[in-house]
Amino acid sequence: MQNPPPQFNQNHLLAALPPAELERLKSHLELVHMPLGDVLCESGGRLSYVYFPTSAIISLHYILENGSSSEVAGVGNEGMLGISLFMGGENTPTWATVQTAGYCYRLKGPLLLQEFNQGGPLQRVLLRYTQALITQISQTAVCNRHHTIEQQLCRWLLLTLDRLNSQELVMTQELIASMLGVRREGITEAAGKLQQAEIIRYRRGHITVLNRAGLQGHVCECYDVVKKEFERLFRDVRKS
Amino acid sequence: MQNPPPQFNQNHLLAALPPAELERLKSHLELVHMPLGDVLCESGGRLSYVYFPTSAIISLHYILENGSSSEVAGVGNEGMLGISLFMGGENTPTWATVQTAGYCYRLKGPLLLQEFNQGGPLQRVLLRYTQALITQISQTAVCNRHHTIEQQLCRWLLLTLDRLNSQELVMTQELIASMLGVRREGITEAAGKLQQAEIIRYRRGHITVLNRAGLQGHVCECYDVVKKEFERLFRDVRKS
DNA sequence: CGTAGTATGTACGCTAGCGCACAATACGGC
DNA sequence: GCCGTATTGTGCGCTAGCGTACATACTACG
Repeated sequence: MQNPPPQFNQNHLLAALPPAELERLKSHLELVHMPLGDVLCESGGRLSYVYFPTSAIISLHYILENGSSSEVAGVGNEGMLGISLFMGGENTPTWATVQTAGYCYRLKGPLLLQEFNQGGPLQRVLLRYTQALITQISQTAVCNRHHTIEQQLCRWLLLTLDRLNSQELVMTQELIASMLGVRREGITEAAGKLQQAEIIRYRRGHITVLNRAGLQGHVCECYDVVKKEFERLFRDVRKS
Repeated sequence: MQNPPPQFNQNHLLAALPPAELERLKSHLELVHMPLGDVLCESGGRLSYVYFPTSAIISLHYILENGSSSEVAGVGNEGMLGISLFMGGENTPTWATVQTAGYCYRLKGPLLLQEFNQGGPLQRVLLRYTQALITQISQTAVCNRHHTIEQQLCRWLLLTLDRLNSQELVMTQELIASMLGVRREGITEAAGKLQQAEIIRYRRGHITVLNRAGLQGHVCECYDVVKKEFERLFRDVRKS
């Protein structure tokens, strides 16, 4: 049922470390499976570990007083959960829940902090990632303001697709709606259009992308901005 | 016309540094006046300096392909402009323009980077600020999705007010609209309501806040979240 | 193989905010 | 003191998305 066991380098941040650095960390990196819906961190809660996803996807989101919610960013194999541990605040008002079940490597918080404070390549990688995350959150803010549900759905699907090896996401419309902070019916409608255009097919919690280029034709610019910024920052990190 | 000359400690980040550290930087900190509308950084552009506002306010915003725009965060005397210089990306897709004329201290980019890489108190302060900025951007994203123009206007006014000494903002409705990413008429309407409630008064580009508590009665929770997070992060930084 | 429960489809009235057009006002410069 | 321009006020019709309600259909599990 599960895919083959994950490798360290399936996480882009770990993969970006110099071999010697990674080698040093390996004995502390613990592989864990994260079930769908698991809450890793509530608003203001403290993380004991930082997580480097390989196949799992974690959603960073807010829950408002009136109960409505919105994702501000996702974290997959391109990133990590737990930046507040080295940024100094120890926690954030954000929730973190598992949006797609899968594996992560985790590292004890104090250990990460110690490594970060050495100021070596790990610090450089983590700070770059943090900047990329800021771009992602910013773009979410703008997208929320200016783009249609259909465009946002395409953005979200593409970003999620990029974090998976497969073309199929296990994901109900209800869940997508709560990520985007819109009504479930809004997703039904937008997804219906995409299905009619034979871009996706779905059945009860399984969405299959038939035509990735089609999604890119319906998406807003926000997807590209985020994508290119991640590429730029990690192209550079290898150089430096 | 201008207020008395700014002190270093009018910027909260500079004020949070240990005296010895600040003393060392002082000779490199250059006081500059920033006129309204000045563009400090375009999307992808590189900053030569980082800026620590004392009385100026800088807006971080995006401009979309279709010309519409949105602020993702503001930077006043509580913060700094130019985090990408030490985060490692050197630039961002964000624009930075002067939203309220006033003074900043600026520091040459390479010099800041050198200081940052010492790993001392300056690094700690800047990383904390970056985390607070992430919270601000995230909250903007959520607020854009879920709250009314009136609520957002109140949030924006309160945040701006906190960065000024005065109760009067020099600011057209057109400009506020482009910050929030809404129509100018939307601001006219929301501001009209606040004026009727005698919470604000305005005349051609000058908004005077008559009743701050009134604003707090109309604002959404987002203001408090951002405010408290800044307080928390800087309470801690003094301790550590 | 049947059924309970979850997931999706659809419909309808409602509201916030948009886009546009144009009127009315106030300020700054001469 | 007057005029031109920038700013604000107002009034449409329009659309996207909301809230609600309920119908349908899948699939997992007994």
